[in-house]
This record gives sequence, structure tokens and C-alpha cells, in this order.
Amino acid sequence: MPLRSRFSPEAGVDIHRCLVCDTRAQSICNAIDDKELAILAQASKRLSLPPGSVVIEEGSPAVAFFNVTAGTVKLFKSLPDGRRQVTGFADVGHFLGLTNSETYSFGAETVDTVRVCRFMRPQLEALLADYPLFERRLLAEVTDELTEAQEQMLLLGRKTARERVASFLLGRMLPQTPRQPETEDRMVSLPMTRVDIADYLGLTIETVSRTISALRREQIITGTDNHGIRILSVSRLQELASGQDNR
Amino acid sequence: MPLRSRFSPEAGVDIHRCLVCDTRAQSICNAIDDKELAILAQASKRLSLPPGSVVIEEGSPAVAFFNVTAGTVKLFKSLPDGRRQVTGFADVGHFLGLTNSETYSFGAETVDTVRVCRFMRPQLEALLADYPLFERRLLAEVTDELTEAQEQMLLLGRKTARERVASFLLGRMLPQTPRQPETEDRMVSLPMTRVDIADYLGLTIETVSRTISALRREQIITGTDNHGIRILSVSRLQELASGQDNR
DNA sequence: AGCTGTCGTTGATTTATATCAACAATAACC
DNA sequence: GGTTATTGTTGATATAAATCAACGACAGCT
Repeated sequence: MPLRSRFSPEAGVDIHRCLVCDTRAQSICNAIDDKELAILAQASKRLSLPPGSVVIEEGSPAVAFFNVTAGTVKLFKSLPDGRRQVTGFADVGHFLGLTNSETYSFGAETVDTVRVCRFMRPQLEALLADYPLFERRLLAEVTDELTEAQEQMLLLGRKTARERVASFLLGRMLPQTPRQPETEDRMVSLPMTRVDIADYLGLTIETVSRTISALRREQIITGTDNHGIRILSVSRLQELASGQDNR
Repeated sequence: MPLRSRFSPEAGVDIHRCLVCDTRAQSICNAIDDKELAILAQASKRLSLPPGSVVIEEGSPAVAFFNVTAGTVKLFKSLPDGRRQVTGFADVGHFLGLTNSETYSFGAETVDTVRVCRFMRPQLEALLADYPLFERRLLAEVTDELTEAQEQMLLLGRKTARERVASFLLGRMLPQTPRQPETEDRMVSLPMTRVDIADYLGLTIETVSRTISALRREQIITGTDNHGIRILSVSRLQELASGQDNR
């Protein structure tokens, strides 16, 4: 019986936790095989954080790297006067905290209850050096993030409020079960507040609220609950999101 | 004497070209040693492109990867109705074209006369597999690009026109010769047109023009030539860029 | 040197979204 | 279970930047 994991959780998680980790398939941990996973397990520590916790303080020394295994974390950058830009939401399977700098150039806070695996930087660097597949996987993830960032720059620089909200809802659509035809009717995951949505879309909370209300009025979305919205016409919303809106 | 390089340039560049390449120190090619450079040289092809050339067509198959050795390339994304967002400018030493997707999700065009080294995708993937240092270097570069993209999201989502232009000019400052104290007076490289600047900053050409004129009027910048601007007070511009503007 | 087209500047007016303001709904707390 | 704080909605008004419009400055070309 793995006593270690029960009596000294601080010293690293037991390999068994990684083996049965239900998010392993989606995450970078999948880049290494079961044998090597033991090393990964020793290098990481599991943390559970309540909503609104600071994961990374903007400008603090970049000492750790995180892999999200449950919940949603928001990443952001701020200006001296308090204006904020949320640069992304890291959901299950995503990592955060990778940087070449000595300090983090962004902050990270939990949106809801979040579980993360934390890797300390020296250990992460050792892992990268020893397991090329791990590094390969990381490169692929960062490349994907960059592609997303470019899409968001298009949204922030050139889209109208209506187009931004439509794009956001599409981006937060829950995945369909495979082998199921693409439906027009889809659920959306919105654990964050209107403030976070506004800061992500470069708008004010009032504009976000008004725009969501308008989409509801036009029967493009439904759901009276603020954090549980349902898209009624994905194709219509896609038209709106790309500016093919004739009105 | 290396006849090959003189008589069949199409078959790859000679290793000598890489060895003496004046941009090697700044680029990913620096990740591998002289011996291995021969393989890199064989895998690449040098191209010289006039201003306004298409390097990457948005949505086309992602078959190649480029390293800029001279000039400036603009990267952008478009909406169906023609609205454009320039997501970045790739100067000497930067690469472009890395993606996990089968097609490019962005376009790339030369701003001025540009020289690039082109790598075909299968060859690049072989290089990555064989030279971990090459991959390491690439990961570092993509990570830096992501950091820059986050900074640009803050600019696009939350900064005023004045703050955007100030940030842009600071970002385009030419590097100081090392061992020289930071001066208040610095040159700026602006090979691109007002249209490109506007599309980069999420503004119109008129707003960019008016804002630059205002900064000139206020003695923060000088230079009558449109593509040759000089910053008179770097610190003042930094204040403007971060919103510590009391006016 | 004069024409032609591109690029950049400046001014007048409009407009999308921010700001200001009030209130409603929901969640948190004793 | 009622009170208080937080979060979200809706309306009225202000404003930064867009749009519309005219013109100026060059660069390339014959």
C-alpha cells in the first residue's frame, strides 16, 4: 500500500495518482510513458484552490509551472491604473506559467474551484532535458496558444462588440461527444463573471450584458441562468462572429 | 572550391553561407554547432523577396517554415469582409510559419525587401527530432512570441489610441550599442506604411496619423520623414504608453 | 519636367461603445 | 429567513475614435 502518498503529500504525489489521473490524456503528462511517469509524479505537487485564489502574481519570480486538472484559471495583464486584460482562460488539461523571463509578465487567478499540479522550475527543466517527447508536447501546446492569441488579437483589434461576444460563446462551447453529428444546439461553459468576460473581450460589463441580452431576445441563445447558456443556432452565431451579419 | 553553391543554388545553400551568415547569432540556426550546420544548410533554401510579396497565404497548406535574415515581414489575420489585424512584424532573426495545423491560420507579406531561409516541413521535423537544442531554441522563441502577443492583447483591449502609438514606437526602437548608457534620444525603425501600423494597433490610418502629429507637436518625437522617426524622450513615451498620462 | 497614383495629413461629422446612474436578481451571512 | 453584499441588467448621456471628405507630398514613369 502506498503509505507515502497518505502520510507525506507535501513530498510529491504518488505515481498512482498520475496513472489514474482522469485528465492525463488531455495534458502534457501524456507525453511520457508509465515508467517515466514516476519521475513526473515526484516532481509535481497537487494543489486544490478555492475560487479567486492567486495562482501567479504578476511580476513575481517565475519559480513554478502549473498543469490544470480541474476548474478554470484566468490569465491577465494589468496597467498601473488598474485596467486589466484577460489574455485567456486555462481549462482542464492546459498548462500555465511557462516563460523565459525571471519573472512572470502576467497574473493568474482561479475562476472557480481549481486543482493544479505544480512543477518547480529546476525540476521542470530537468524533465525537459531528459524527455524530448515532453518538450515536443510543450512546443505543440505553446504553438497552439500562440494561434489562439492571434485569433484573439483579431477579435480585440477589429471585431464589433456583437462579433466579440458571439466569438466568445463559440469558443466556450462544450465539446460534443464524438460520433455524434454536429448539432445546432450546444451548451456553453461560463464559470467566470461578467467582469472577467468584459476584460477578456476588451469591453465594459454593461456592453457584454446588453449584447448577451440582445442575443437572447433574438432567440440565438437561451438560458436564464447567467453561468449556464445554451446556443440555439451555432451556424447563426458563427455568421455573427465572422462579421457576416446583415443588419 | 564549393562549386555546388554556385551552380545549383536550388538544391540548398552551401554550409559556408550559414557559417558566415551575419544573422546566425540572432536566429535559431545558432542552436546547432558548425558540424551539424551542414545538415541545416542542406535543408534550407535562401530566397530574396521584393516589398509586398506574399510569403504565406492565409489558409494555404502549411508546407514550409521561414527564418528572416534581412528585412521585415508582417503577419496578419483577416475577416471575410476584408478587415485585417496585423498580429506582428517579424524582423531579422525571427522565424515564421510554425503551426500544428495542416494549414496556416495567418498570412505573411514582406514589408520591404526581405531575405529568408526556407525549410520544408518534413525536413524541419527531422531536424527537430535529431537536434534537441534546436527544438529547445524554438520553444524559447515561441514562448517569447506568446509573451509579446499577451502584451499586444493588453494594448488592443485596454489602451487608448495615444497609448497604443506610444507603445508601438517604443517597441520599434532600434537596439542601443551595448556598454552605452540608456539615452533619452533613440531612433525608431518604421519600414511599414500607416495602413500596416493602423492594422497592427487596431486603429484607422487617420487616428494613427493624427496621434503621431500630436506627439511631434509636443516635442516627444521628431523626424519629418515618415519612415524615420526619432524619439526625443524615451521616459516620457514610456509614461504615455503605460497610461501615466496626466492630461 | 510634367503626369499619375500611392501614401499621408488635416478637418468636419457621425457613431459605437464607454460612462454615469438606478435598480433587480442572486448569493452570502448571521 | 431576513439582511447585506455582490453581480448583473437596463436606461440616459458623453466621448474617443471612426467615417466622410478634401487636399498635400512624394515616388515612379514616360
